[in-house]
Amino acid sequence: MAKLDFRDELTGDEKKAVVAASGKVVSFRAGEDMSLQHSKPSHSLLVASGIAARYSLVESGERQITALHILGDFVDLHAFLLTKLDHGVSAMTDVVAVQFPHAALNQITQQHPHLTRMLWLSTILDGAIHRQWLLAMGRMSALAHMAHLFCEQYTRANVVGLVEGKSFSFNLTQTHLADAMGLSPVHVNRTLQELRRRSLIDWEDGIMTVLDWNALQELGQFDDAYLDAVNRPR
Amino acid sequence: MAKLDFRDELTGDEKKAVVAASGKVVSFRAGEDMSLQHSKPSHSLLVASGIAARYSLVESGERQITALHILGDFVDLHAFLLTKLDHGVSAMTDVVAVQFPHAALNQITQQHPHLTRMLWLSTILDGAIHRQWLLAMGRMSALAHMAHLFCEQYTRANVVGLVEGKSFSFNLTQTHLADAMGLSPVHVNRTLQELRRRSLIDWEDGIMTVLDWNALQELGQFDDAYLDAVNRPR
DNA sequence: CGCCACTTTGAAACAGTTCAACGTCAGTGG
DNA sequence: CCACTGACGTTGAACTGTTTCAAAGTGGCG
Repeated sequence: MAKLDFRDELTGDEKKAVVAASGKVVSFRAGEDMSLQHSKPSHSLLVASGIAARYSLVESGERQITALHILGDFVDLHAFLLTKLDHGVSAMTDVVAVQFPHAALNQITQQHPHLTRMLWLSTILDGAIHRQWLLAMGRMSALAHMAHLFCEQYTRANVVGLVEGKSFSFNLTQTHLADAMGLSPVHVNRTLQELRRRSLIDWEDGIMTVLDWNALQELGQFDDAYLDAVNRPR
Repeated sequence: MAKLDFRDELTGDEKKAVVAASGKVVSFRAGEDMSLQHSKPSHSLLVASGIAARYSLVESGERQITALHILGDFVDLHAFLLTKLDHGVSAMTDVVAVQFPHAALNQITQQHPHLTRMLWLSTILDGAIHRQWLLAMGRMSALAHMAHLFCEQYTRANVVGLVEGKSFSFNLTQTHLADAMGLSPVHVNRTLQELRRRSLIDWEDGIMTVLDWNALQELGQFDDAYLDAVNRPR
């Protein structure tokens, strides 16, 4: 709720509508599928804890992760208007999520224009993140790409209060990271070593620590403007 | 209007609201910027003819195109809810576009829930296309990526009736294509030659002709489901 | 203890880049 | 009417970032 409230305050009525629209709380084990590609889920999932990923597969069996989601993110809000989900959703870590039945979301769009815009905004921000990933994959070296990704994850974790000191929980495997960046696990390993060698980050036991934010930001050409973390009327 | 109407029919009232929301018609020369990154436009642009691209720049000056837009596409509808545009918009060819003032779009969200959902859907489809591009960039060879891109462009052109026979207007330079695919112009040239050598496509004078759709689709692992070209209540 | 998932390492191979040159064609101006 | 220019496409050769393959190291857990 704090997250939804973040970019423009919701009225009491709107908050009640959100709570009323929420359904069951569901848990997933690390590695478990949360939604299947080409399915038509009857609800969308809001992450309450853990890390979830959207992914697609290629014929050879390789996987591309197209988004990572943490506390407060709707993983597949867009499924509400789509005929079929265009990607799978998988739990990277153990995940707890809240279901929002599509009928209830539809109800919100009928009755709460401002709240609807805020939900719409959340899918628009997903799009902005996709574009940043495209830029990083297409025109950045593996090293810069990784720096950018870590800056993004740090910033997003920070928005929802998941950063403590300079650290946040980032409990993925290097193979997951490879799938997110479109690289091989081997090269991810070597790139990671380079970031560690330069003392930009530390990543142990699922805890990512940013040792030198300025250097990391510069290396990854990271500008947080696209995350639009600004509170204003919308 | 036909495009907006395509995935779920609009009522007469809704169509009137769209027409009422439209503003000036504006023209751009090939190469001209239509919107600047980091600006806050007061209106969004709907393409009426030509090809527009969203792009971002990297420090070295290289460009990544993150989306291509043709007739019926909103290029930057999302700008309506964002504080700043996270990308630039450039005219690839001569472009004619219609402005939709953000105040008018806001008005639509207040009064027309169903129409709002249809506009929301159009930004969601942009997201689905972004994800497909991520998959292609991350996990496909240049050849498969290019095949995929051409399948997508063909299908989207077809939806808005821009395909004649097996051909559609695709008046970009190879350098534009390189910017869209995250490759060097030289490699785009060679990849293109390979597609021509295999007689999958022909591309001359800005006209793209798909000579062997099945082979192209298979090579690019293209499945049009993500474009969600289905008419149903939403 | 042994297994399994994950990380790390080395060496060879490769897809795609870079650089530099040349070709082609349309537009422009003398 | 021709020479000049500039944008775009094509080619060749050397180079490099990343992949692939294979093996070994590490650590948690039943």
